[in-house]
Amino acid sequence: MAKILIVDDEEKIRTVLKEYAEFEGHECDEAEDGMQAVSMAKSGNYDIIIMDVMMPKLDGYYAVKEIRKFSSVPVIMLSARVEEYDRLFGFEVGVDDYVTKPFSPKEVMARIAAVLKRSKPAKTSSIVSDGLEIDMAGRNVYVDGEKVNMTPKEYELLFYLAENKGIAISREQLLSNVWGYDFYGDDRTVDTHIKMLRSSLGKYRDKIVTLRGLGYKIEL
Amino acid sequence: MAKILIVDDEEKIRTVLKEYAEFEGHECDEAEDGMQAVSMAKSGNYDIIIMDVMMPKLDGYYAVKEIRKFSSVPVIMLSARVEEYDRLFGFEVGVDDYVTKPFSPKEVMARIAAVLKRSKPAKTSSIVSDGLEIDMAGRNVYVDGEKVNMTPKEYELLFYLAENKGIAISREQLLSNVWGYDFYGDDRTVDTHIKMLRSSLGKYRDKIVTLRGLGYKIEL
DNA sequence: TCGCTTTTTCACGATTTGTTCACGCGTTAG
DNA sequence: CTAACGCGTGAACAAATCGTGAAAAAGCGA
Repeated sequence: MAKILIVDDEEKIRTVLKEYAEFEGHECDEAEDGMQAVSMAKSGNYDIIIMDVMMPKLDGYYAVKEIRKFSSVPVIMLSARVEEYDRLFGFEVGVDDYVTKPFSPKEVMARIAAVLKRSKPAKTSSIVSDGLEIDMAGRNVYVDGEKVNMTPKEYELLFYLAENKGIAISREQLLSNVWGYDFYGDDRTVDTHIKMLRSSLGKYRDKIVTLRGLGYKIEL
Repeated sequence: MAKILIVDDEEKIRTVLKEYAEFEGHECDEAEDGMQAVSMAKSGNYDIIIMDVMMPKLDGYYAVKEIRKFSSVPVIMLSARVEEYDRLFGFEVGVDDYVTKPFSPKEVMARIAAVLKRSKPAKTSSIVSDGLEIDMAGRNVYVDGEKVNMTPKEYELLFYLAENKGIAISREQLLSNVWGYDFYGDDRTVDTHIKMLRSSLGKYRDKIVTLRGLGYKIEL
């Protein structure tokens, strides 16, 4: 399923996580400090890294900073204290998620699944059409070179349409793929978000085409 | 309509669900525990599986995990307790929907309908003949390179004929496949839409051939 | 908790689309 | 030859869809 690097100085924790992850069908490597983690991240092509914050030699925080210099691999942090939260996110290290100790292995597995699910569509990098630039990897959208700020749903909606550019997408498909298979909501919800998305796209609002009786598509 | 596998250790529940589902036009098989379900899912080509969580031998949760190893068939879970919710969804087992007991059979049927509708695959192909181009994925039709705008019914009608190009289609078939099995309307309705479609196709209007006493076909 | 942002719901109206139906014309069967 | 039938058509009427704004609900950080 995915190749995972588990970084923690406590062997017990590494082992538990590894067992669970392998049961889920993932392939796992282990590292016991930040230095090891950085060098392994360089060579091994990991889909995700799970890292403890407090470790000897190089702590998780600086390890991620190092790793970020050459890779954008998703990282999930393990932290003993809630206070770490601020440090991690306040410094914008680029962590995808974090779990506080003590944690249940199940919880960590759920985070892994979630992160993998999220990072899957991010593989298609960037699309440019006229003055409209959609940078999925960096989660940026530019209209005539100027960055546009959008809400999360707007990004997701736009990215999904962009991944399927030129293809007719029904509201059902949108709800199921952008909102999630367990979303049971109003069809108008899609319309409303399309409205906002169009408004964000300004002069390129017509790139999003309404297919009456069906749904929408984006023409790029 | 669809082939359904119903899995529950209580015969009473199986019977009720089966009756309702068959009334809806579905074909049903039954299994009374997780082991049976897994092996039946392997051989039988089910469109959807409805499964209880609590069962002897192999519970619904692990049964789905097993089934997921070889199939992505949609699964709807039945559960006695709301607390199961977290377990199912938090762990990302790959369940499509979830109903808590006690449930009304109608509710389950509604979920089935919703899941089936979602998993319906999108049309993909594209057909070109002379100067007539039919792009089903993008919902486009071009006459000599120029895009033609049509109404939803026109697209659907044309696409259905195109998928069956060269084959005679009766009005009954058209009504039941383009309009829906539950449409009880006038035969002239088809004629009217054929008229509009021909008008949209301009010089290629004769690609749609009337088969007197039978119906229509498209020649591409 | 409060206040702000984002998401979702919902009802309304403008507009597009779908359906019915009667009539005319050509074809076919008797 | 002619009556019945099948089809095309236009126009009236009925229904559905979409965009929108406003308000409720949910989420989220301080």
